[in-house]
Amino acid sequence: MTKKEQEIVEQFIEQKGMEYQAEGLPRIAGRLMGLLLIEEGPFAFGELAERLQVSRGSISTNTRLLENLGVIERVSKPGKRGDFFQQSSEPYLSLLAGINLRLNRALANAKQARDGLSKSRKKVQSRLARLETFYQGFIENNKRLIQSLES
Amino acid sequence: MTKKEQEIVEQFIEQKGMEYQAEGLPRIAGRLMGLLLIEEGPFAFGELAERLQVSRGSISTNTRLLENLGVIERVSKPGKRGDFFQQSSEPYLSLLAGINLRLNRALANAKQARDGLSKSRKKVQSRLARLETFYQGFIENNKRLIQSLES
DNA sequence: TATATTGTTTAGTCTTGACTAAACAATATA
DNA sequence: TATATTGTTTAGTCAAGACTAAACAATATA
Repeated sequence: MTKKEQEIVEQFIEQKGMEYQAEGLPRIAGRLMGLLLIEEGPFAFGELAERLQVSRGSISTNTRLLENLGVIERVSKPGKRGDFFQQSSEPYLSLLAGINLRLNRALANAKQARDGLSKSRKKVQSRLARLETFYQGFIENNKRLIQSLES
Repeated sequence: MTKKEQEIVEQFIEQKGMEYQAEGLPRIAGRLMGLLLIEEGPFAFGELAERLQVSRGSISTNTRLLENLGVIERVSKPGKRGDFFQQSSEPYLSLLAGINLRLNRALANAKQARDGLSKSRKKVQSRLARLETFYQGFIENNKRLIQSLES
């Protein structure tokens, strides 16, 4: 790997770290995703810690987090003792499913509120209805994207 | 407003607070959005502080934040001195525009990385290409949603 | 069995940023 | 002009959680 390529890889990893942080996730989780994206895997547990210069505890916590999100998976290698990690086969499907889960919760909250409030509050009723329309549209779009990624 | 309705309103406001917090935004910002959604506005600056039981400093900071996001707007009332706030007319368009801004940045990062890395890294090249496809699909969906909300 | 390796958990530190109270600046009103 | 009102800014507190080091448990290997 050329020096220039190394720089690009490092930069990408850090960018992913910042992207994740902006989404309210740990920076290390983003770095992990970046690394698993941009370099040939799978990576051994210890490799990850050394490569990203973070503690093994952080690797343990954040690999678990990403596993739960469904975007990475823990695999084994014949003859090897430790765990290895790689991007899951369909990380974006899991991501979209997670987003839709949260959207559906928010949608349910809006519905519940609209339901419980007097129909005579025209302004509020219509605002809540518009909020629901927004959520529904977003959810539908995600479903469509899921379908197109599946094919 | 009945007691039951009051409860629903309070619950909705708190739910919005938690939703915003999950997105990495201040809880108070979410509470503000919830309040402006579910009760007739516009609200005076001081009213907001009292109603949500938070300091005026927090109102100042978070109304500015939400104004910058384009989801609320500051308005005046004839004969009144202070500022008033209400949901902007098209909060979801602003929201979607903001999301697409971030997605486009992430997309650009992925492209830049793929560009700079050797074409011979087949695995990595294709992973980055898939990432780009995902971002592009998401962005297109949002644009479509924007259009449908505009009409 | 003893030792090494590996991942998780725990205890504690440190940073970030949400939040408040109070000072402040600007403007309105008396 | 003096006083009151209003929103912003500043200084400081506090809490959440990201992160680490080390203890630990489990398993493999010698």
